[in-house]
Amino acid sequence: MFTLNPQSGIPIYRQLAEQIRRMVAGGQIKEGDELPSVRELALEHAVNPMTISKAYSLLEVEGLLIRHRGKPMQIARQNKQNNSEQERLQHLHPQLEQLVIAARQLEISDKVLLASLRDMLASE
Amino acid sequence: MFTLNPQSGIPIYRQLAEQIRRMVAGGQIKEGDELPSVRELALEHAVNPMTISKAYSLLEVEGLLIRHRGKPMQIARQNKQNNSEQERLQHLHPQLEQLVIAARQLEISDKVLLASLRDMLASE
Amino acid sequence: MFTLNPQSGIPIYRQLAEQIRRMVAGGQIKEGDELPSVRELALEHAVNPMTISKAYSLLEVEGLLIRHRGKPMQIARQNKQNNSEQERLQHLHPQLEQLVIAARQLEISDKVLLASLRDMLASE
Amino acid sequence: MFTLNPQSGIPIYRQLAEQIRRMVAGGQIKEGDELPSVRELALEHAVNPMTISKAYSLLEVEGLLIRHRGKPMQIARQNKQNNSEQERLQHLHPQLEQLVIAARQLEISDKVLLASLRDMLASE
DNA sequence: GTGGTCTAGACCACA
DNA sequence: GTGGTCTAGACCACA
Repeated sequence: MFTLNPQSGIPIYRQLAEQIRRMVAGGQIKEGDELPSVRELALEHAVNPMTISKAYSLLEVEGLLIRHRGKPMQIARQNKQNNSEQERLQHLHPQLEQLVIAARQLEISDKVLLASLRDMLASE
Repeated sequence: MFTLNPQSGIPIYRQLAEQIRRMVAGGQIKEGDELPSVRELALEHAVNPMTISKAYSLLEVEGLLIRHRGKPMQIARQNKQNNSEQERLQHLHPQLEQLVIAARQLEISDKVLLASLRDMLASE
Repeated sequence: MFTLNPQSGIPIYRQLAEQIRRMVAGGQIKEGDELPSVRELALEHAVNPMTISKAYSLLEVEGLLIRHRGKPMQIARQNKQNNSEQERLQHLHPQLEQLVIAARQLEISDKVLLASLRDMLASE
Repeated sequence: MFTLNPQSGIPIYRQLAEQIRRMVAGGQIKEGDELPSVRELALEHAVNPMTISKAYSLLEVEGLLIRHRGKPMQIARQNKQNNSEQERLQHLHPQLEQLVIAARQLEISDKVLLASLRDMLASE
C-alpha cells in the first residue's frame, strides 16, 4: 500500500504522510476509511511503531485524519471533495520541477526524458 | 548554478552532492574544471560553509573531486568519460519511479502526467 | 520558567506547549525571543529530550514557533500582537469552569472560593 | 451529575474518580448512597463501560466505595464525616494553583481574574 | 485489539 | 553548540 525508503534522506514519517495525503487527494482513500494500525504498518515496513505514529499524528494535526480512542485512524471529512485532476496535479509540481532540473544537469534531451517516462508508465 | 531547497527534508549537502554528480555525468563540468569556493557557494545560498564543505568532502571520498592545497576543488579524471545518454538516464531512474508512484496515488492518468511534463519542459 | 507536573495526568508535552502559548499570549515572550534549548529544559525538569522536542514540534506546526536549523527555537511573528486582557481571559475560561464545577461538588460557597483565590493571589 | 471531557488530556476514569471524591467530600453523596450503574453512566456519557468500571475500582481500592455482589456501588463509611469547608478547600488547592500560574503567564491582573471568577459564579 | 506517552540512547544535519 | 530522527521497549487509556 505504501512505499517507504529509509535511504532516501527524506524522513520516513514524512514519506508516509505525503503518500497518505496523495491517496486522499486522489480519492483512493475516502472519508471514513480506516488506515492500517500503527503496529501493522510498522511490522510490514520493519520500522519502529513510533515512526508510523508520528506520521499519523502529523496528519491528525493537519486535520486529514481523525483519531477515535481505541480505534484505527480514520480519514476525516475533506473540505474539498473530488478534487479535479488539474488540482491534483499541483501535488506533483515540485517533483516535476526537480525532475526537469536533474535532466538538464544530466544533459538529457527533452525527447529522451519524455520517452523514458512513457516507457516507465507502460511497463507498470 | 545549483538549486538548494532547505525545506525538502533532504539534507542540503546531499542535494548539492547529487547535483554535482549529475552535472559531471552530463558533461557540463569536466575533468579539471574548478568548482566555486566553499565560501562563495555558502554565501550565495545563505548556508553554512561547513554544509558545502561536507558535500565536497563526500565527493572527494567518492573520487569525483580532487582537492589541491590552496586551490579550488577540481573535477577528477572520470573512469567513464562521455557517458552515453542512456547511461545518464540511470541517474534519473529513482526520481522517475517516485514520480510514477506519486501520480498513481493521485490517480493522475498517464496521458495527463505526460502532458504535464511536456508543458513544463516547453516552458523553461 | 515552566512548571511541569508528571503526576497530573496531562501529558508533559501538552503542559509545556500550553504554558508557552500562554506566555506568548501574555506578552512575556515575544516575536524573535529564543526558547531554552531542548536539552536544557530536559535536564532542568528531569524529562526526556524527546518530550520537550514534541512540545516544540507541536507549536512549530501551529506556527507559534519557528525553527532555524542549528539554532534555538524562536517565537514566530504573531498574527495578533498585543491581545487585550479580555482576549487573554479566554484562555482561562476552561480552567475557571472546571474550578467552579469542582467547588460546587465540594459544596464550597462562592464567598469561600473567592476568598481562597484572593488569599492565594496575595500570598504569591 | 458528572462532567466528562474526553479532549482534556486527563484520562476519563481519573476525571470521574476525582469528581466522586469531591462529591463525597462535599457531602452531596453520603455513606450508604448508591452510585449509578456502570452501564447507565457509560451510556449517558457515550463512554466504554470499562472506563467507568475502572474509576469505580480505583475508588474501591481507596476505600471510598464498597461493592456488594449484584448491587450498585455504595459509598463507604467515611473516616472523617462532615469535613469542614476549610478541609474541603484542600481539594481545590492544586486547581487554584494551576489557575494562578496560568493567569500570571497570561499577564492577567489579580483584579481581572477575581472579577472573572465572580462573574462566572454569578451566572451559573 | 487500537493509539499515546515516555525513556534511554545512538546518530545525523546544521551553526 | 542547536534541533531531528529513529530504535527498542515499557506501560497507559480506551474499545
